[in-house]
Order: sequence, then C-alpha cells, then structure tokens
Amino acid sequence: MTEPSPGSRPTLEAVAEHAGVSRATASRVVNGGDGVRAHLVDRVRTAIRELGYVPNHAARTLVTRRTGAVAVIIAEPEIRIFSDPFFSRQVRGIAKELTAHDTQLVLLLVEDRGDYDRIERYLAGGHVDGALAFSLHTDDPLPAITRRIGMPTVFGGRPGWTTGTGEGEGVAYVDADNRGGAREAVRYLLAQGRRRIAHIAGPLDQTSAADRLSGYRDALAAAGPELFAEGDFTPAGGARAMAELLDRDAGIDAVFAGNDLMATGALRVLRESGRTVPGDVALVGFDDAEPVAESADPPLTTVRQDIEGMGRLMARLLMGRLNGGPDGAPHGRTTPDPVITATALVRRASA
Amino acid sequence: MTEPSPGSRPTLEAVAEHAGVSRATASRVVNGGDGVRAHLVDRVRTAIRELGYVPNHAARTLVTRRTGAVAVIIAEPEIRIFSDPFFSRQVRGIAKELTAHDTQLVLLLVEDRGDYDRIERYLAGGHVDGALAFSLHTDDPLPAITRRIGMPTVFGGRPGWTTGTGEGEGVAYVDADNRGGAREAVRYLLAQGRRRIAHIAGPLDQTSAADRLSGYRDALAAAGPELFAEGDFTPAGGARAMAELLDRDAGIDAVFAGNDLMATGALRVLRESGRTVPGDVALVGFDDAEPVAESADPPLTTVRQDIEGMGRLMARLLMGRLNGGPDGAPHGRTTPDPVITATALVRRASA
DNA sequence: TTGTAGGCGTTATCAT
DNA sequence: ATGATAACGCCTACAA
Repeated sequence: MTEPSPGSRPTLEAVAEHAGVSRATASRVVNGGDGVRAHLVDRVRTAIRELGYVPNHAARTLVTRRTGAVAVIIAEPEIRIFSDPFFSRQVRGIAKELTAHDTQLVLLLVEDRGDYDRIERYLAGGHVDGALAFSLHTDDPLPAITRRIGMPTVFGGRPGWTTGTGEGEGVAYVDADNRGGAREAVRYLLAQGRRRIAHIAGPLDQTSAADRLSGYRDALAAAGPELFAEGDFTPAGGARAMAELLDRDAGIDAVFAGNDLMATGALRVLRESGRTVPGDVALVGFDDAEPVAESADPPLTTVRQDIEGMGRLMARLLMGRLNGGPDGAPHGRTTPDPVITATALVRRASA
Repeated sequence: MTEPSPGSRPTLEAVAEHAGVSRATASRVVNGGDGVRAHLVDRVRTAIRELGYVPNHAARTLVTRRTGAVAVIIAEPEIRIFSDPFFSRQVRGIAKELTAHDTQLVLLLVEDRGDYDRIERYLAGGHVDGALAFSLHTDDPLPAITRRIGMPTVFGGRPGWTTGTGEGEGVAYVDADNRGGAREAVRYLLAQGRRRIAHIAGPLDQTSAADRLSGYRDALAAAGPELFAEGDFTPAGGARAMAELLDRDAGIDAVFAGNDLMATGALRVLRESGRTVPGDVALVGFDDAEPVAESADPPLTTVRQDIEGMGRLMARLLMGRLNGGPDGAPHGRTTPDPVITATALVRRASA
C-alpha cells in the first residue's frame, strides 16, 4: 500500500529521472510518444505506471493555453430546473459528446442578475476553452459578455436580442424548429375538425415560447381568431392559463400547449371543469418530455424534439470551433451557423 | 469598442507596468491589497480596470496548488437522472453553497464502468480541490479511488461497501434518515389500522433502498409477515412491483413505496385493478419529490427529505475540510463525520 | 531521435 | 511598504 507521498504528486521530472531520460523525452511519451524509440517509450511508460504519474493540469494549461474544459451555463433562476426534464436531457447530451472529446464540463448556474459578473470573471479567467449556454431570456447579457471577451460560444435556443441592434452577428446556436412544430400541431388539430383552438404560451420573453406562438398564429391565420394566454412552462402556470382561457371562451374545443408540463396542468383544469379529453377538448403538448407526456392520463399527443440530440449538437459545434475550426480565430469569427433541428408530431390519446 | 487584443489577455506584468509598480505589488493588490499604500492600491486598481485584467487561473493554480473548483460526481448510468428530480435538487443545493464559497462546480457523469479510469485521472490531475459524489451503488469503486489518491471527498448517501472490510474509515457522508423515515411511514399505516402492509423497495444495491427496507422491517416486526418486491425507483418499476405484490397477496391494504416515482406507478396499477386509494389501499411514498407527490391523484402522503439541504450540507462539509479543516491534512484524516438529516411524514390524501 | 533551455503568469521569499 | 527573483510543472523550439 505505498501511498504516493500525500500532497505532492510525482512530476514529469521524476518520471524522466526514473526512466533515465530527459524531461523532453518523457513529455513526448506522455503526449503520444511520436518520434521516440519504442525502447524508451516502454521505459517511460513503466516509470509512469510505477510512480502513478498524472500530468498536472495547471502547468499544462499554462503553456498550451488550453484547458480541455467547457462551461455549460444555465440561465434559469426559477424552479424550472428541478421539474423540467428539458435541462437534464440537454445536459446529458452535452456531457456525452464532451466526454467523447475528452473534454470536461463545468456547470455554471445563474441564480440572479448579479451572477453575471462572477461568470464573466470565470470565463475571462481562462478556466475554460469555450461555453455552451441555454435557456436565455430576452436581453440576456450573456451573448454580449461572451462576445466581449472573445469566448467561443454556442447557444441552445435562438438568443433573443431586442431586434434591431445588429448584435446577432455570427452567433452560433442550435434550436428546434419551434415555429414549424407548433404549426404542425395546430394544423393537425384543424384537420381533426377542431375549430376553436386556444394556445397556452410559455413565457414570451423566451424565444422558444415566442416562436411557438408564431407557429400557432401561422396555422390559425385563415381558420379563425387567435386565443391565447401566457403561462410559465410549469403545470401550475398551465392550469392558470387554461382556466383563464375557459373563462374567456367556454366553447374551446382544442388546446395547443407550449410544453408538456403546462399541458398536464391544463388537463387537470379541463377535467375539473367536467370536460373530457380528447372528447370535448383535444390537447396537444410540446417536448415529448420523458415521463410526463407518456404517463399523463390520457397520454399526450405532443410535438417531439430531440433534446438530447440538440445538446450533443451544441457540443459538437463548439468542439468544431475549438479544434478544426475554419481557423483558430479566437472569436470564432466564421460564418454564423444556426442549426435548426426537426420536430415530429407524436400521436397519442389526447388529440 | 476597444476589444482587448484578441487571444492574448493582459498579464499582471502589464498591469504593473501600466501602474508603475512591480509585479509583486500588483499581485498584492489583486489579492486584497493588504500592506500596500492606498495611493498605490488605487493606481493598480485603475490599471486593472483600464486593461480589463483578469488573473490567469492556470498560473495561479500552479503556484498555490488550489483550483477553487470541486467535482460533483453522479454515478448513475441509468435514465434516472432525467426523470428523478432528486438529482437536480441535490445539485442545486450543492451549487448554491459552492457559489457562496466562490467555488466552481465541475460535473462528472459516470456512464459506464470504464469511466472510472477517466475520473481517476481527472481527480488526480489536480483539476479540483475536492469531490462530492452521490448515488453510489454497492462496491462502487469511487470511495477506493478518492482514498487512494488522497482526494478530500464527501459522499451523498451512505456508501455501500461490502460489509466486513474495514474500508469505511473516516468517510464523510450526508444521508437522510432513511431507516427512521421508513419506520415512521409504516407505523403511521399501522396506526391507521392497516394490517397487510407491503413494501416496494428500490434497487437493493443502493443503501438508501436497503435502509428503507430495514425501516419497513423494524416497524413491521411485531405486526405481521413482511411482503415486498424490488423496484428500480422508476414509475414503471413501481408498477411492475405493485402488480407482482397484488399477485402474491390480493388482500394488501397498504403499500409503502421506496420513493414517490414508484408510488405513482403503483397508484396506476392499483387503480387499474379496481381498487381505490386510500379507500381500499393506503399508499405512502418517500422523497416528497417536487411536482410528483403533490400533483399525483390523489396527492401522496410521503416521507419528506430535504434534498436541497442535503446538497448544501455536503458542500459545506467539504469546504470545511478544504479550508478551516482541523488541519490542512490532504487526506482529511479527521474524525469521520456522517451527518444524518431528519425526515418528516407529510400527510396528504393517499394514506 | 534525444537533450538543453527558455518561458507560460502567478505567488511567495527574501532583501531592501 | 516595495521590489527583485526564484519556484510551480509542463511544452517546445532549437541544438546536438
């Protein structure tokens, strides 16, 4: 049980000495061993094993200027992170892809506005090579920050700047086809013969919510007047919005909810009001959230988006910028490349 | 819009020159400014601001041997991380506490057995000052790893070693009073006059599941023969276990489920079998999981544990070892301090 | 193919 | 109170 003398781990110097070579040769072996005679490679490898050598990260970063780590920034002060599977799914996708690239994930949670200072310092401090951020709200300061300090960043979801300012230059992001998916959902309801279709929107300061509302409007344009209430992506918010809508028009025969969580809230209110689903009112959600949609009663017809896939894509895009990238330009000053992923309507029992 | 020359950020050297002082003085100011004349402090501060200086993390770590970061290791290969709010809650608690200590959180997800190598390298590479790990299974290699490389670590949930080996020396962990909570739940059911009480256990290779089973047995000891089936902490697993139990004994009049998610699965099966809850069968869960327990139909009576609080506690314990700790002993070779947090029965409608 | 030596940006020790 | 200067552990020209 030879514990490596606690506190001070062996250095490359020690390995070199142990193997009877120079630091340079030892270093070469550690980094792949190209151009070193097999003979010596073996000796060094053995030394590494015997000493339990592990390269010191800080020292390596100091000279290579690469940390091998990426920040994942979740800008969601609300309780949503707990209850909405969306986040864990996306993080999971990101984690998988990063691991495949031997890159570490540093999680940065934004609680309140003041945290942005801390985050800017962190990002600028060279802790990470790049950043991944999602769940941004309108006028979120993050895009400006990453741009100012020249940190390669990929956003999850279309960032929502106040339109007009030319800020959106060359911003990379991955988003689902929120508008198209919403359109499909509403068209489906229309095709079923529904005529009084209401929409429960998410918080409209998030582009995903705004885009789904746009899709709803697209599809409804010809077919009738719009009718929607704003929720907050939670079941409780969905319930509130549903009650409000029923209040405004008792003749609603279909509802398109901005996400599955709000749909479950709507479901409860609908049932409590004595209406059947989908008999009296058809209901379509959005997300195809993991246990939620399938285990709802009745199971939700919903617009599926491949959340984990989006996470993976975000990571892949970022890795591309960091490594191969068109050039090593620190700004990632390359062509803007939003990537929009397809959605698909999943038919279950609620519509 | 003077972008700081992209790629190369200003160094302490630049700040010193700009302020007309030495690097040493500049450094002192950066680190609080004790023992530097106010006069110079100002000059340096101004230089820092004007240049947009941010200390280089790698360089600092190299000399201080402190990273200001902590690893959070989630050893859960299954899909659970998605659907079980448990994880996000605990991470949230941890994140809050770490932020308060100006410490970063590095998330390490364990997907399969092979990942442990990667994690050991990461931990040994000096990326982090300490580690937080939870959701360990029996014979998880993690405790051995962190001990071997001398990494201060706090576990979430009692680590489950094969009993007998003297491994559990001085291990710090935070856990809910699983056994006591389970005991209370079952006693409550007995007090309600229930006589045929079944238990749906979690995966018994996790100590939380095993401890809850023990609590069930404690309470039941005198009152009747035990009857339990093993689930997997998911709704589907709960449903399967419930069906199996009903199959074995149709006269069950109460069920204590190892967590709320399994309770919802049991609820479905119970309803499908024509039984009412709590009329025919009383049901108690565990966790008081955020939307799950309250929004179940009927809302679940359950054993509450303060998950976020446990997360905060874990982080606080670790910070204690890293900073003030009895001494700076790299091993944290101090008294073992498991901390067991209380649980509380929350009465709702299901029992 | 291998070794020598310089430097990455900080902190910390020692004079001054 | 301030300023040289030596580490910290590693990579990488460059020289041999």
